[in-house]
Amino acid sequence: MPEPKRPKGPATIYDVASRAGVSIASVSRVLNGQRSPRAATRERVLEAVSELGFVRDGAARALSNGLKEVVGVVFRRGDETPFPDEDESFLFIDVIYRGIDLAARRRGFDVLMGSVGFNDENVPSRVAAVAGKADGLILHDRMVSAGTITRLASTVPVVTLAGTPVRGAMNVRCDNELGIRALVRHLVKHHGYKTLGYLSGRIDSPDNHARAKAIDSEAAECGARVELGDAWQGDYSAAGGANVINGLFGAKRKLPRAIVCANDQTALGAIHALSQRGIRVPQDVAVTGFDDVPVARHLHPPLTTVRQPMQELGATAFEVLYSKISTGKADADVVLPVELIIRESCGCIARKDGA
Amino acid sequence: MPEPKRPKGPATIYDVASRAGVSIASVSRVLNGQRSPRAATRERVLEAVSELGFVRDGAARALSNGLKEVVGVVFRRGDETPFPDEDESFLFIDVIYRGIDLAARRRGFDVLMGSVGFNDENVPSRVAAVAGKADGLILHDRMVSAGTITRLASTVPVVTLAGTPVRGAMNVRCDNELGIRALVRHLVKHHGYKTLGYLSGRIDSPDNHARAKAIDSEAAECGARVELGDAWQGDYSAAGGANVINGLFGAKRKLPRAIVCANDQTALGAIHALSQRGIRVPQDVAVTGFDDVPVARHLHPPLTTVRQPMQELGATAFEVLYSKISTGKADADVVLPVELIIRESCGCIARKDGA
DNA sequence: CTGAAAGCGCTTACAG
DNA sequence: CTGAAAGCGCTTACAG
Repeated sequence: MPEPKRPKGPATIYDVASRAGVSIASVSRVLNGQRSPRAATRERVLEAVSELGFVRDGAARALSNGLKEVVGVVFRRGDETPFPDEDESFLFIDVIYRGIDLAARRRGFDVLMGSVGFNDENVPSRVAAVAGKADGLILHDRMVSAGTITRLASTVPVVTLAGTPVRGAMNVRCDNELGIRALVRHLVKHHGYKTLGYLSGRIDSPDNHARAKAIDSEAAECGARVELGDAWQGDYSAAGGANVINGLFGAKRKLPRAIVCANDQTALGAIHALSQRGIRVPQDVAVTGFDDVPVARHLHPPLTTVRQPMQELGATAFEVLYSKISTGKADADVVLPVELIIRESCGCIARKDGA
Repeated sequence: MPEPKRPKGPATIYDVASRAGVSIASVSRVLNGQRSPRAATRERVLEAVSELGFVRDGAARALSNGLKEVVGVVFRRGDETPFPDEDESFLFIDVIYRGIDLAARRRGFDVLMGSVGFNDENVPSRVAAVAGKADGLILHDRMVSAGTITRLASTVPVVTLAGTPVRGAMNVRCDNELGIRALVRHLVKHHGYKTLGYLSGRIDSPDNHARAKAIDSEAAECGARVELGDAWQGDYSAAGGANVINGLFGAKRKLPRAIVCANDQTALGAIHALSQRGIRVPQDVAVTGFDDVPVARHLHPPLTTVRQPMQELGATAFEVLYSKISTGKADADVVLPVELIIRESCGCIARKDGA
């Protein structure tokens, strides 16, 4: 057995130290590039590290120096994708992840995903578990109560996304109000539509609330009527959008001239349901979305919507968090601009160039 | 100042213990549901936990019990999206993430994303950093050398994805060979195409190698000729696919009747470049993809491709890893079935139902 | 059922 | 420049 005595688990810093004939302190310094150790020491340590395939344990490092270099992110996300085309819905989330990931990478942080299902119970404890493994937390919308967020925020810095600022936590969001106002102006002023419907998102969503409020207010200013309320209650999903349309038909309600949907997924479902009833979009009823997910331009008709800078949203959330973690200071509420994307579902005729 | 003496950082288990008037051991037991503590003890601890907003530190737990409940995942992913429609390319990765995430959630694990850019240097050290923060590692394709993988695998269990098994590590992949063979048979036997081209992926990719080999072999058996080689070298990106087509035109090479692309992105670029030259797809040249990304069915023409069960790939990777982590045993090479998806880019006429 | 104490693998003042 | 030692916040035998 030529094998030198084999330690049970993976190599530790002690193994490296003894192999290199130095103290663990020196190994640590070499690995951290601290206090320029002597070249000979350095070499021996590096050699031992490589021979042993040594990898520093992150938990031990984190416990010792109080920094995990991990940012936790918790989103809701469904387990399945029941509606045609909806397999792309989560793209929304994934683009945000991508933004967080890219920003985190620049700072040497990794991203810990702790998603929860829509029907998961015990969300607060899931969130707490993620918080315990991270230096900071990014939380989507209203995943847990404001009280829970405030309490969590006393343990780790917390950034909420696309929500409304909560005491103790920071917030990053898109400018729902300006986006909806521009959209409504386009529908009413440009197209002359006098009646609008707001097919809403989840009732507990601050984004949804902000959008509903903005449409109401802007429509009033433009002189259009807007319908909303229970019969118009969706849930951000395509199925939810289709349900509302079908319910409206069931109740024999007259449809407004244009339907402003809380997000693109909802619009997708609404358009689908309308088509099945023989209603033409946009000739009979115009439909608009919010988000500008990639599939939006591929719909029939191509969707007029409001583009949110999702990747930037994620990146900004990380930067705010990082600033808080490293300096203790950060903005409490950051608002990102949105952009009105006019395609054809509003009634416009797009030029067909290329794609 | 009615404020009871405020500890500096977040509350620790000691704070909870002293507030509840018990030992830290009891607090730990209550929190872990061990050895059924007395109801009174339990209550006092829980009350203190809630009053203090206590969250257990994950690093300390991990260090103490040797389990982080974190699975690390490292992918390559670009920083930008230069080609039209390519913003969806990363969907491929994100669906895998989703599969990993869902499977991990079931086991109480979280997912640590440690993506690296295509031009990042020091990938091995990034990977090692992630490995140090996780109980196991999922690595995409050939991110680091086989030697590095083997070395890493002596520290934490490693699963490679969509690759080729490496000594010491486990592997999960899709059945490239069967997929390509079915596709080639369809093109040659059903459509009667006699000449094929293989527009390849990254040259260092085992998936790419497997696909090239399969097309070569199946074409020979079916009696078709296949072109490949330097002039056909792509890189899995749409831009790469377009470049090859443009290069072929530049060299005044006669195009084969059908072009089998290494993946959907490549096909997207190829179709785009062909259209710009006035070549009709599929009337003049048929084009096929591999992956079946969501946008594939929205292309003009809708893309005939091979669907890989990406989400299942991710979920399986996690399960294999979990099995290794918890039982010490796991399959070394798992192969998942694929499915030929026939649309129109191969020359078939699809029925237009619904979408 | 409960507490005192060891130990997980690092980092970092503190001496030398 | 380097080493001995304390300490990060938990979990878990080990006694009682």
